[in-house]
Amino acid sequence: MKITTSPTDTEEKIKQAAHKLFQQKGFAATKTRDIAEEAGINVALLNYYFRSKQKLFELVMLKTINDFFSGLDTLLNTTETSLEEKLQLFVDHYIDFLLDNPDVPTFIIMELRAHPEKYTKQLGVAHRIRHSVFIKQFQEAFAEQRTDLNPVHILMNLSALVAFPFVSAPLLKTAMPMDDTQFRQYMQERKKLIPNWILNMLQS
Amino acid sequence: MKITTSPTDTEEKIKQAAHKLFQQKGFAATKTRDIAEEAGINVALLNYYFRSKQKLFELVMLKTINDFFSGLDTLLNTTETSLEEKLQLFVDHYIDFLLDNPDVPTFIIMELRAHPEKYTKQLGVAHRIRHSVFIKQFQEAFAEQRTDLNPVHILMNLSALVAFPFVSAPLLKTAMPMDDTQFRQYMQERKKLIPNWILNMLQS
DNA sequence: TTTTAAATTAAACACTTGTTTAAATCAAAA
DNA sequence: TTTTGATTTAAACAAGTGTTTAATTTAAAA
Repeated sequence: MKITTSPTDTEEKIKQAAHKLFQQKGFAATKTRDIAEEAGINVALLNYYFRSKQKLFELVMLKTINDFFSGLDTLLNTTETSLEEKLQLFVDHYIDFLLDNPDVPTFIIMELRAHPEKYTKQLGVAHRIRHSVFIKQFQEAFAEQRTDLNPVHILMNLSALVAFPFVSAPLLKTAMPMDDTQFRQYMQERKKLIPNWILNMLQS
Repeated sequence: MKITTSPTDTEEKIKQAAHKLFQQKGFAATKTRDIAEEAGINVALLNYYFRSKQKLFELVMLKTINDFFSGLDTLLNTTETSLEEKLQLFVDHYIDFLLDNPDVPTFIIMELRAHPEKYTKQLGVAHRIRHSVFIKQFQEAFAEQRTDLNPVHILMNLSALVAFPFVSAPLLKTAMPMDDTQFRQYMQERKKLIPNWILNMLQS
């Protein structure tokens, strides 16, 4: 009799295979037999451990959203760092994360579009970020500059400048000939540039 | 005996239904029976007129890419307008287009990721844009400013600032409570802001 | 070693999905 | 009106797909 304590080896293998394939191809295009093959297991084990494709998918989705926002919460809520420092930390953190998980933005966008209301609870994290020290510091900076720019524009631009290269990577790599190393180099350049671009937006 | 001249009424209905559903949900998540129901026709007619789901999809994809790049070619290749004017025209054109076709960016991104090499030929348009008067004017502006910034950054930022709000709209609409009218208003504001943001990037 | 329950497997099941078929309907030409 | 071919339909088909079943294997406990 085997005691079920920590996740089995196979359970973990299935999770990882599902994670990889769901993020690459989305829910509809990923077949249970693909996951089984990727994990090197029998298809029945997927249902044995996770009951259904849907349940397994939701596990992957939740972990993805969690990974995506984890770290940010603390990073953006300390009074120890200035706005400029936070900006740099934010950009560094996200670009590093996305270089390791380049499919995440498109995955979240795809699946959130398919089921817009389903993950609102998990996105409560977004709410906490909106009311963070980071945002307060932004609003102070706005007040100093006497600009009446909607702060949502700045948040949008920050996300856009960081995430859009990853979203448009397949287009970028065919339109311009750019291999993986060049792309990483390109994103490293952006780490230095984006904070300045954003700060300039606050002043003009 | 009916002569097959211009596209039949039903043929057009199928095309439109396919266009709508493929753009909303992508190839894998769209079922032939969904298209038939949306078009109000029998499923068999889809194969009768278009041979296969795949063929119908490729028709939609080609039209989408074409619509996406049409107009741009001429807009960006005239020497009549200055860089600043082109920038404003580009932003206005794309934001208007995307307000009418908000699913297009995500659709292109999704399907290009699924088959990266398939539509390279159609994306030759991108090549023509890269060698346009617009880009030359950009490079001249760079030379004047003696900046050594990779021009790809500017093109990326321009696309990102225009397109990313549409890509992230489902997230935006759940994270912040924002209805359709507010979103349109928000994008109208960006029409004025984006050209300035981009011009500032050339100077700093 | 034997027992026992969990883990794994091959096969089947039920439903979906893209496509085809063969018959029925329709509308124009003879 | 009759004929003819295009259009449309209901039904079936074959393959794909998520899931279950029942039998087998495995490994720990007795």
